[in-house]
Amino acid sequence: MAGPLDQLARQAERSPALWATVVPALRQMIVSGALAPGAHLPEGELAAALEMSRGPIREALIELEREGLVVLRRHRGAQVIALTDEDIEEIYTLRLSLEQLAITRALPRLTDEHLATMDDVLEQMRALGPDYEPQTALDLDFAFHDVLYQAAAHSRLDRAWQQIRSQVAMLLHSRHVARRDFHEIAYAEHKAIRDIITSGDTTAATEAINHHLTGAYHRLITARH
Amino acid sequence: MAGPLDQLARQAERSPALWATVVPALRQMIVSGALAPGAHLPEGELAAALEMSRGPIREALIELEREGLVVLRRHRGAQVIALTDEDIEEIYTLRLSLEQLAITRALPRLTDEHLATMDDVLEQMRALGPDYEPQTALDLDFAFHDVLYQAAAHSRLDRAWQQIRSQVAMLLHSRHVARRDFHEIAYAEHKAIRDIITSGDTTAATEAINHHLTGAYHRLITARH
DNA sequence: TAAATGTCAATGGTTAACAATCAACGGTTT
DNA sequence: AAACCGTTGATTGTTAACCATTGACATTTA
Repeated sequence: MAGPLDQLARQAERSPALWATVVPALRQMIVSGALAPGAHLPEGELAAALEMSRGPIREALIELEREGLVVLRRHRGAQVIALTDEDIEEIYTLRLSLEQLAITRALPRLTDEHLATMDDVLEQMRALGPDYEPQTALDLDFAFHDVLYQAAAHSRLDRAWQQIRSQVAMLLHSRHVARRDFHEIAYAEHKAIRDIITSGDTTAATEAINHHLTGAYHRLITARH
Repeated sequence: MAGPLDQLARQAERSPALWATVVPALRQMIVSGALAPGAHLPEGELAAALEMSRGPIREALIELEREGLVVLRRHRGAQVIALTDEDIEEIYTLRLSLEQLAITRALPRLTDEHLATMDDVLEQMRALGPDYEPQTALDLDFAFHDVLYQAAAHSRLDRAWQQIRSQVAMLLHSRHVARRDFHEIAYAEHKAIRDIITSGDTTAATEAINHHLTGAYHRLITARH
């Protein structure tokens, strides 16, 4: 099925716009800490470094601002955000709200394919040892939660999630650099949610998400102090 | 307090960027139906009409896309969205989720100033006759609900709300063109919420919001068929 | 006649140059 | 010494021209 012609057909466009290639690159540098909180990102410097004009850089920065990873100040240049405890509280209270809507909508819509994906991710979580890469932790964590948003089939909810997802990535990355415990807790935490999904109990599911994200929030805050 | 010097100090910038002046103008034309759903908005045409280059037009369209009022297609030009029943269902389920978070957070944070604003808006709703302008209906409706988001003091929640707020405006505008009943129901609906706010009962408040937005959703759907 | 291929007008994407903004800093004045 | 003012470097915002994409339509081929 996935022959070379299929791949060509799936390619939405011949070559992506330059800004669309810049966004993931900058996002990853910010999330991973390669571009540190507070780092200054003048358009001209980025343009020179990435060997393109300022136009596509400018559009990429607008997108990163939308994702909450940079702040733009008129005539002052972009700056990587530094997330405070208050920011974390905002991110997690909004995340809880969105994820409760996601799981409520996902429960009657999850397909065998969705569940298979979740189980596969759970398997990878279980197999993780203590020397995991921080990036792996957030990749697996998102792979699990993203399924709920996909199954919810709600484009505006997904967009709202995408708007804080990069900030969550940034938080999880730095947390797992500071303290590696994903291998100890990730499987059990997410398996519990998976089991409740099987039960189809909406109330239990929203409570499980509440418990899970509240725990995650507290681990984030604790890791910073 | 609000002398001319205060106003100068509050002015964030000498003159706003061109894209920042274009956004409200286009938004209003879309919301009011002056630019109809499906209308085609090539950058070049807008630039000529507004007497500026394509750069600021482009940035304005990116912002309107973020607000869900236009879709951008590569090399095909922007197009005003046409909202389906499915879109309305998405908008209102997400709105309910956001507004429940807003009112939960607002309850312990509402100041006398917030409450005075709400009461003033309620007074204007009560005074409305059957020949109200559709724009007035959505202005008052938003003036009321926006207070909750302000009192919630949650920048990411506010941003998520701003992302669907323009679409709600579009829906409310066309609904009140089609059927003028705001003067009959707006005061009672919102007064009920206001009274529960006074009580400080969070459970009652989220239930009231649920009831209010579910009713609003059904009136929207009914007005279309 | 249907499928494949080529053309093209409409449109966005990118570029480099120029204009406008703004906060920091140094000099001047009180 | 503190306040005020002008300058300036760093940076974004805007412009017009040029390059690339794309889907509809016309033409060619089997």
